[in-house]
Amino acid sequence: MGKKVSLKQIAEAAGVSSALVSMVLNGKAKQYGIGEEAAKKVMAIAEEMHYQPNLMARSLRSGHSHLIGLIVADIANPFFADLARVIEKTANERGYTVVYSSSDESAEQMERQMNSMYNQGIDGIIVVPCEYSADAIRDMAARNYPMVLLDRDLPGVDVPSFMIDNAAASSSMTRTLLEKGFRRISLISYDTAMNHAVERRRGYSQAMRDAGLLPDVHCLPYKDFSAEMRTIFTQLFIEQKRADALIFCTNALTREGLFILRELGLSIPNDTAVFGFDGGDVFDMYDPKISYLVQPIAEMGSMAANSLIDVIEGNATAKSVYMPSSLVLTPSVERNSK
Amino acid sequence: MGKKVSLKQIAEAAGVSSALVSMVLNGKAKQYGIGEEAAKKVMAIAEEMHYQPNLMARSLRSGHSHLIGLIVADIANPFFADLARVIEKTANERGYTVVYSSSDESAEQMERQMNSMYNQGIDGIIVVPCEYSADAIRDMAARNYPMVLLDRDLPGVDVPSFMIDNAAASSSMTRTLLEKGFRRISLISYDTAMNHAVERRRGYSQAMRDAGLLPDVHCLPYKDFSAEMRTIFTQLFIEQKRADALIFCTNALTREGLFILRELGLSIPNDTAVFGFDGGDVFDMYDPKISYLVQPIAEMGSMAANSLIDVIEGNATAKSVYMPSSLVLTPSVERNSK
DNA sequence: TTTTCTGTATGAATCGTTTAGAATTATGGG
DNA sequence: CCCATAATTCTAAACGATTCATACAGAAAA
Repeated sequence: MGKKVSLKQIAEAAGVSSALVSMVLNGKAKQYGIGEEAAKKVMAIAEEMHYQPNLMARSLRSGHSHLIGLIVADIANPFFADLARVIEKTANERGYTVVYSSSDESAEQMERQMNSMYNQGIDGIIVVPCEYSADAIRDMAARNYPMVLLDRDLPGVDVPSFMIDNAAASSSMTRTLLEKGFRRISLISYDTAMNHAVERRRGYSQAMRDAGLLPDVHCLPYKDFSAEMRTIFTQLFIEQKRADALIFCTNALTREGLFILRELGLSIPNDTAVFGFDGGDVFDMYDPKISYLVQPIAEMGSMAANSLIDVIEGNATAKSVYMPSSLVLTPSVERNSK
Repeated sequence: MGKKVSLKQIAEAAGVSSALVSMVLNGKAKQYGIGEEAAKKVMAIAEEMHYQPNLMARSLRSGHSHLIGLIVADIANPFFADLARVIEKTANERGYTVVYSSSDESAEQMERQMNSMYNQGIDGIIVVPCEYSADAIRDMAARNYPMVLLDRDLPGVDVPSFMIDNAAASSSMTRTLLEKGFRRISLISYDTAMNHAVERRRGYSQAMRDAGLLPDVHCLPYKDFSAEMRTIFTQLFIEQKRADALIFCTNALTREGLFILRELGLSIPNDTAVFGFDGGDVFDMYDPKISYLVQPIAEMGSMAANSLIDVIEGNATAKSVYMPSSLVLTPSVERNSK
């Protein structure tokens, strides 16, 4: 790779010191009282030689890189991809560049990635924490590394997070189904102790009990949950007619659920209503359109990015915020749509 | 942010020079003939002080960062998200970290991003070029910046690219439809001079002409093509019954097309067959499932990453490769599925 | 004793910037 | 003509890691 033009080369070409060149090119000519003439000359030569600063050297010296990191579970999940786009936009507006990475829900991988970002000189990170990652997060926080959490929180870990109130959200979804006349509502969740999942289960269970009904929660493994889901649906709808509505706790679960329901020849909403967390093309396109809870992706992303940058720049100390969520209702939760 | 532990601090703590510490921690103790005792002590202290190298300083000195950049059109598009995941995996296996960015199909933005990566000290980049970006790409290539193109190429620009043979692909899609008995096949494309789009149109037109039929190509704008597509479909299927099959040139077009066909009350494949470029959840979930052309994402991504890294490490000089594509056929292209 | 070698360890330069403080030059007043 | 003051510009020391050339023991050979 061809060598880049350095300050020193410009300095030589202009017959001045590299310090002066640095000052001029950083727009600090006034501040340092540099002569018009010299400044003009330096700028002309820099232009002509196509000078571009070496950001690594600059960061090394200045102590900040204007880079922020984003670690999500899976960048190929549309929910996170959309978040990433928003964060990138917000960060760019404030002069920062975003570097992202997918943790694949692995705490180990996440720890490596956080460390790598830290060592890379990235100014701070936005993290969607995964299971068992509390220790790693705490360690990073203990080093005073600027950090905010997104979409999920870690109870007992003192790092600000930006997310919806998951219990309230699932409770509201449940009540909506109840109001529409569904009584045998089952919740499909993951077998995880992550707080956002726990809260979603809790909100649902609470709402069911408040209505005098028994909660029915099913927890599936993270990977390869397809077979198990098929078994569950067979029980719920075919063998025992035990349910008339389903709430799915993530878009991946909803997606797989729809495939399996179709496979089993079950129709929505006649055999079962369907309500999911987070939207997606698939759900808008499905016939009938699927109802889902919408998280305020734009607000969550920009608030997380802005808060992180505020912390990095020492303007403020970030505080956790619960963002408002909303429901998109479709025929998939209408009782007598027949 | 708390200061990190530096080599010098370890050197002081161990009562040796920082040179020695560097050598030991890089596993070059043998090579430089360092005493067992000193090496042990340094390693112990480094461990104890939780030393982590400052990668920026290392890169500045060594001239390479072990970072590669990836610029795609839109990371929220599942096709690119999947590519990104594969590239990340391949790069990690070879000790590199990937930094990505979305160009939004804007040449200007892309140029800024390429420059930023170049200045960041990123060792090389994988780019999905967009319209009007040829000059910017040529400039970067002229600087000898390691670079490969992905998914699309730029005729007249001498940078290796990894992509399918788009003309052959669309020609094969067209022939498949012809064999199944469709005669009035229309192609829905973008209004762009990008080579991959041109090739897709060409392959289709060629196949039509070979069958003695007139090609019918419709080019839509990149953004907000919805209204125009509705108008076209109304003409094609309602006012004039002029078509019995559609080939969509990208997954975004297919997706929107499905929405509009449904809105217009047209059924697949009775009113029109549907064949798209690139898959997605939506298409597998649609009823009927939608046929599409599959690009070898895993091979394309890993080959691009590996080639780029080979160039960076001076092992080889990359050469363009046409990857094989395949078709997923479903009832959406079956004539008498009624 | 002097010379040569071996095994270890170090100093100093380097990558490209930034910036505090010193140095130079110019200006003008006395 | 000297000196204070201001107006410019420069020197040099960082930032943290790498690596070549060199230093300095002490042991072995002469």
